[in-house]
Amino acid sequence: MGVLERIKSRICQDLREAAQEAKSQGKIEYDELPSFVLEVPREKVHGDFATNLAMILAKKAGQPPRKIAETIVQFFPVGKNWVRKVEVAGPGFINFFLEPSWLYQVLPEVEEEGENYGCSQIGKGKKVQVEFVSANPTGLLHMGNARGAALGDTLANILAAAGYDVTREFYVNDAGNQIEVFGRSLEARYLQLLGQDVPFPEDGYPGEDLVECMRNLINEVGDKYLKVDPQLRREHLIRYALKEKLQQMEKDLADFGVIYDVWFSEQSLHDSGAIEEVLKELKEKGYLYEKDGALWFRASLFGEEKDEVLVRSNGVPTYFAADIAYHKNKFDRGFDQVINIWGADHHGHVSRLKGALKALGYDPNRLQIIIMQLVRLFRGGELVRMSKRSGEYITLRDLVEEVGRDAARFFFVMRSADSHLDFDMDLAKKQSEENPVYYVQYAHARICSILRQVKGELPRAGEVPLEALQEPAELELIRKIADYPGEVIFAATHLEPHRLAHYAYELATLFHGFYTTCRVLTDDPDLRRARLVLVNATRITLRNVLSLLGVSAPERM
RNA sequence: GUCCCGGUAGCUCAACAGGAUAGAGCAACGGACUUCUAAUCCGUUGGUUGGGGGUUCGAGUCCCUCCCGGGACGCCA
Repeated sequence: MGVLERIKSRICQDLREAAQEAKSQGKIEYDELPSFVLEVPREKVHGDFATNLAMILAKKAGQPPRKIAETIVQFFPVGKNWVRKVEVAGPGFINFFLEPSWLYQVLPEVEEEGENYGCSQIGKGKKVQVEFVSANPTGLLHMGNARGAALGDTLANILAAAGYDVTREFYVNDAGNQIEVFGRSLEARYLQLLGQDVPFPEDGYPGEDLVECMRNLINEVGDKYLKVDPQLRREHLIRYALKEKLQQMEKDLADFGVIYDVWFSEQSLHDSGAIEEVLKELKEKGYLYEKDGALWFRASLFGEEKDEVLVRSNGVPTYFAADIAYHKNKFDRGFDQVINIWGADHHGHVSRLKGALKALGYDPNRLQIIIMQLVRLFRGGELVRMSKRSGEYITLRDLVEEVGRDAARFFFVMRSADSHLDFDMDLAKKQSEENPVYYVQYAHARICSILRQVKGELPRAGEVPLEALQEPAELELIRKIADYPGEVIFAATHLEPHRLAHYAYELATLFHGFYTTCRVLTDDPDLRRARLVLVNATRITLRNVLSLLGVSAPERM
């Protein structure tokens, strides 16, 4: 936890005590102190922190907000915790002004913590699982998957930095109807490649990647499966293709900077009896019934519009049934919190899955689902329609090759998950000069360039008179660096990775401004040393935030 | 038809669970390189936060209603 966070929590505590004291002296009345915010005001003239406490209390206390604020201020200890001045302003805000010198303790802290600067323990080691992408292995990874990958991986990084014990997981949909279709598609390609005139299934997966896959198989084993029983043949083809496609996905994701801890097979839930087990449990609790030969879950008991089929009349469990078993399995594995990143086309499943977990006796709040809006791809100013049906779309691999991993990841993470994302390929490619990711990286490269020139001369923060830093550009930069640990905590608790992309940009902006007005390698020895400490702290912070975003921090550009 | 997510500057997006004068980037226009990297900086232009009601000290944010865009409503996943 950073300096700023510590000061902030102490001021909060003093505020609570001041209010309590005012209450016990009969100056204001309330039962429970309501929750209030101590925030950094947008306007600098409003101080370093401001609280709405008095305005929140106004209703209960039956006094005008400003009057309450005045009262609380009387009991607030000025002179402690760097608080220099407290004032009442506007409709009843209490503004806090800090001794400017508080800033100087930030730099030694950054230097000391190094790559851990920004990390905290608010997660208290709680086990969290982030499940993301989980794309069907029947095709290639598309732009939506890429967005999910960038978001999920960054979120996992952020949670780990905030002190959670994070597991990244990919749920492999290797069971169900689609696998049947997959098998028939593969079979048709296989036979076609061997010269047979067989039709391609109407509902099959037409992608060229399946042809490629079967070509590889033929190179290995030839027409070995030509005369095999079709059922058995499809099983072989599926096994081969699944393995190849998963390896490809794993590699493509790794090239995008995403490494999973667990690849979890849906089929394993069928094989292990986990689905049967969960069905049995729901049945015992009386939440299942039979109708039209199928087995239904009483989702309507849990706020759903209608009930849901768990086992089809042909005896095969639905995807939903597997998903219930899967999430039970997650909790059984000891995760305190489970986070799923789903595309908007799955939002309808959220409440019914939570309902099923409730039926099983789990607290549904332990499952958080981030619904990510879909990505629209533009090329040449035209919307590119993407679908597996047409077999024509931009893959994650194409994306990394065309625009690069850094730019792609930064772009995806810049936007909040619930906003639609227009991705202009042409812009992303040719934009190398205006691209925000280069702007941030350039700040880092500039710092490294300075440090290269003073090789060995980089002083320790503790040995330098940091008070030499007095320029507004210097103080604002330090202030921004001080914000970093709080930003990580905020992004982690709100599950909002995009905030860190914005933070990175703002930090780079302040650095570039500083660079323009303040020369680091100046003749004044004290100032020079102090500025070296400052740019080094900036470098560390930039590198740390970029690392959370999965973006490289180049030393030269 | 029901439900979910959006609608903020010409464009792409922010706005820290209701806070003080709604902010950035791009685009447009005008400036700054014999000086640590100009992939940079400075300045100007740009808004009835989709419309209309309501809640309160205070609304882009919450409630109601309508309009527009996207998505979901299957014994598919």
